[in-house]
Amino acid sequence: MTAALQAGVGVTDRPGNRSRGVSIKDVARAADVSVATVSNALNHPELLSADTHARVMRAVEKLGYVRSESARQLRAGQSRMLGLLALDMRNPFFGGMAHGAEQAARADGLGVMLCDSSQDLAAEEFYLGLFAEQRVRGALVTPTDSSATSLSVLRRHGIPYVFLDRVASGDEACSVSVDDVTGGRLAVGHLLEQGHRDIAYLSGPMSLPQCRDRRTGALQACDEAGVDHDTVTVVEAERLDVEAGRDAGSRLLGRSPRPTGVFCANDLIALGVLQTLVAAGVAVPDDIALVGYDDIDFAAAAAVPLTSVRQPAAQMGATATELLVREIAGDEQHVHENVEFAPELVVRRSSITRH
Amino acid sequence: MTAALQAGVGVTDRPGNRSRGVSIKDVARAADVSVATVSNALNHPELLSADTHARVMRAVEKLGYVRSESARQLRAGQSRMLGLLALDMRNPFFGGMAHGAEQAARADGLGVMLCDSSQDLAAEEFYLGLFAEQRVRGALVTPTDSSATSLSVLRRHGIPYVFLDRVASGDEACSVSVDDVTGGRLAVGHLLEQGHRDIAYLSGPMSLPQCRDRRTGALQACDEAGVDHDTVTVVEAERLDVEAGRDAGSRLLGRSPRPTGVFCANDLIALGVLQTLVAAGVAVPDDIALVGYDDIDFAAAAAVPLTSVRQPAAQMGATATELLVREIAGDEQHVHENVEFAPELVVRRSSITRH
DNA sequence: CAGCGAGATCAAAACGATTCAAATGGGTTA
DNA sequence: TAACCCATTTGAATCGTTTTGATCTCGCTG
Repeated sequence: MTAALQAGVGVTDRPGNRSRGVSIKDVARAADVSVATVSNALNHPELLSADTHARVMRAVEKLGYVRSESARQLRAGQSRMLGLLALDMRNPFFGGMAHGAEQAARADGLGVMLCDSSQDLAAEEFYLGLFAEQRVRGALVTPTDSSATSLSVLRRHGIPYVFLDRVASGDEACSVSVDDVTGGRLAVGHLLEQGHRDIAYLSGPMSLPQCRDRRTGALQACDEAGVDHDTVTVVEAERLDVEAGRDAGSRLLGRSPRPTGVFCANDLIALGVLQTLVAAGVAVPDDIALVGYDDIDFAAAAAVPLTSVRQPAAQMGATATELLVREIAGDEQHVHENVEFAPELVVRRSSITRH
Repeated sequence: MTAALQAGVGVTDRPGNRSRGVSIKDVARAADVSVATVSNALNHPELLSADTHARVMRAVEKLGYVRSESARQLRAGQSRMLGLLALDMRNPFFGGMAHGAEQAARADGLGVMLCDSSQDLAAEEFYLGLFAEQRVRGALVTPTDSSATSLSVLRRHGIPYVFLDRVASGDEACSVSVDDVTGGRLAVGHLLEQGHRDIAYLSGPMSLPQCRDRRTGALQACDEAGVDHDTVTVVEAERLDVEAGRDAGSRLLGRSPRPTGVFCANDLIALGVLQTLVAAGVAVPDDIALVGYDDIDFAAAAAVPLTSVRQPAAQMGATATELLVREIAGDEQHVHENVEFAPELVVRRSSITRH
């Protein structure tokens, strides 16, 4: 097990060189009381006489004292931070989740440490190690790999965690997710309703359960409509971003017969595909109908407004945080809970066929 | 209260799990050495015999020991974290900056604490306070208010900071910015070149220097083209997001005479405006030409591909981090530096008038 | 006046790591 | 044999806070 943070930056070879800030001792001296009294003034004001309290606060103010979280943490054995590990912060969907989580955490006086694994296992392990070193109070995690062995670091340290945008297997943890199977079914069901029979699913990495579930839903929809599974083209993009979408789009154009109804694993992929199609002179929705996933703000503003499956990103982040906080503060018999939101199809022009 | 919190954690805990994690003492006991030796094994392996080192590492592995960053920090007097405070993480531009900063920091063995002030002063102060409590090694800040008095918390604690996407006034700090005046000039200059004479600037909050500078540049361009200042319509959106853009767009439509060339303070606003215009049946670029700012990924994928002023987001984040690291590790006579990137106009269909 | 409880304050002991000076032990040299 | 050296290892101090019991000072009751 390597330390998450290696020595890198000019480590102080000469301790005592750098000025340590104002400490509780300085405040105590200035207010002419003991350090215990200063601590009480800040944490249990009701124990002090109004006079002493005021005197201490004046000294705090005057010296600009800010308590050291590390010392407080060391004593308390835990921090006031949550860790949030997302797949890709540049995806507005995760940005929205992070935002919701941050708001909810702040309401409980907790900070959030935001990290971006970039769907990279090494980065994921780095950050989970960081969470452990920091002894974060809890973690919100969207794991990269389905096995999620990297979470053992958290378990060993008794750090509770909640899965974000991922269903917990068994009763390992709480989780907040969206029913991706239904989401996929809605998307492809809609394409089928529009009369399309040559369906493609443009997936992200199949190692992600989200991508697998959306495929499952897509195939289910085909079953229900009596369309043969095997006619469904599946293209797997390497990552879930716009660039990978552009790539996947050109691969799609090479296929024959060319699908007429395309369901993309998320909006970034869909927007990338859209760019490729537009550049290639393929008309959307007339030649190819397109459905995305997440309904990020930009879907509605796309070249052709994008039909998408909406997930309540901010609400998911907030709910996950609430579950986590409840687990942290909760009594012994905490039972893991899986909150599942329903996806919602938002139809826009990219999928509406005119006849 | 704290005791209750500690008790709540361990549903999945095996018996024998203590509420506090494995400490260096446990490792020392398991490896039959002193704590000092364990510490050395981890931080100065060259001091130990190969045999002892191996024995200690085996114990570390077996117990799943992860050192407590708070204890280490307390002793060291500073942490291995940088703080990054951005205006809005849901804006892909800031996402890109954060990503660049994170990469650069990780290369130096530093972690980054990402925070989102949501352009809210209270949130900004909360997070800066958090940075101080955490004794972060340094901070990357895009302040909400122009006065930036909230930064005094950092100054008092000798925490170095670098301005991100904001020029430092005087020699207060290093900064990484883009020449927004030039950016504004490029944008509006381009609109004027296309023959537009009724120009509008769709700004975000004027409290943001970015918004003010872009306006300055816009007016400069008018001067140079001999167009009167006063004919420029200025609409101020409350926030810099898509929704605010939609609002601003409908306000714009009410104006008469209606401007034909519109420069938006950022791409989110522009995309919002674009949605409103399209919905209202106003043709872009024929009725109204549109220019955005930031050149986020989605600009190219917009309903009408969006002309935009590109800023190198990731590079800005990385550069800022490098400046900060240099200041942290640097010698006494550190001189603050302002790295200014040049904006670049990327012309797409939204601004090209056909005649 | 002795006794007592309440209110206010404090001294000292943690917490978990790092570091420095000192101790240990084995080998070499004078 | 004594003196010294080098490589290892360690005890103890330290960082800034919170918390726990102890102390001290009142004012009140019996």
